[in-house]
Amino acid sequence: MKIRELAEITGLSVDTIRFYEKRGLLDHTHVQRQGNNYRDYRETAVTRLRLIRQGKRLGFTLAEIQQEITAWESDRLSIPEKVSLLQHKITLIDEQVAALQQTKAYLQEKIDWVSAQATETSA
Amino acid sequence: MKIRELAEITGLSVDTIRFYEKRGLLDHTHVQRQGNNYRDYRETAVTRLRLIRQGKRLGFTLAEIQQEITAWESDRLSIPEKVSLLQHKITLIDEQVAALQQTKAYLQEKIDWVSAQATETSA
DNA sequence: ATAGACCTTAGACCATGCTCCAGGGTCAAG
DNA sequence: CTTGACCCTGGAGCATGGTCTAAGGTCTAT
Repeated sequence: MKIRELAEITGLSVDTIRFYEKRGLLDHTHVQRQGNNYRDYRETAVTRLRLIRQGKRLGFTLAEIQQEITAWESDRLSIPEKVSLLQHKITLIDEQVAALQQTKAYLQEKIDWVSAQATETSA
Repeated sequence: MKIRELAEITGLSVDTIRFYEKRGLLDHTHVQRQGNNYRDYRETAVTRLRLIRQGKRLGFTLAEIQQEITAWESDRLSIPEKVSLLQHKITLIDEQVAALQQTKAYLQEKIDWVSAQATETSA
């Protein structure tokens, strides 16, 4: 598929996709060149871009994401190492969820407090 | 308290605190000036900085955080409006938690998959 | 064969959020 | 009365992550 289609599928801009490629986040396994020099994306590009988005959601920078992917694909990792790496990511998620829940509790308290004010005022 | 102490309490850098003040995220209700022109922070500054950090965690920009705070303190909001505003933030949190859980599920699946490979290899 | 939509590149430009620096003042200890 | 640790200001500089532009090539339909 061409770049515009990929952009539409992923919700990223055409510029962003090219930018990611410049940064080495997409390579020949995701893009080939057609005879006219147009980029031709495989399905793997969609997967990769989704992965990048998930990484960003976890708060990683593009550099960090790239590093993680490189490590992952390097074949220098044993299966237990890979599992441990993934488990660490899960831990990160759990921490973030916990932090969000804390903020949620804080907001809930604030709602209660504001609502209580309403009752006072009307009394 | 002086700026260094506030920095230590909040975990922010001295520069960052001054930067937030420049941006209008701290005002006279949080900082006063001593005779020597040193900033003198009240406890409210700690609260405010924590609020800013929570806002950032939810993905708001400093500009957005400032806008929210301004609106909140403007007295232009009725109590039901305030409650609704807070509830909206809770919704945002729930969405983010859901997204994180999805990523977690994805990682869990990947762990299972990688582990299965281990069994195959040894078989 | 011309319009309009798409593609290419290199590189400039931008917003955000700090971070650092120069040049200078304050303060407490010895 | 100097030293060292802290404080001030204004503004420059920086990393990140895009976003946009110029100048040009390609493709499709009419």
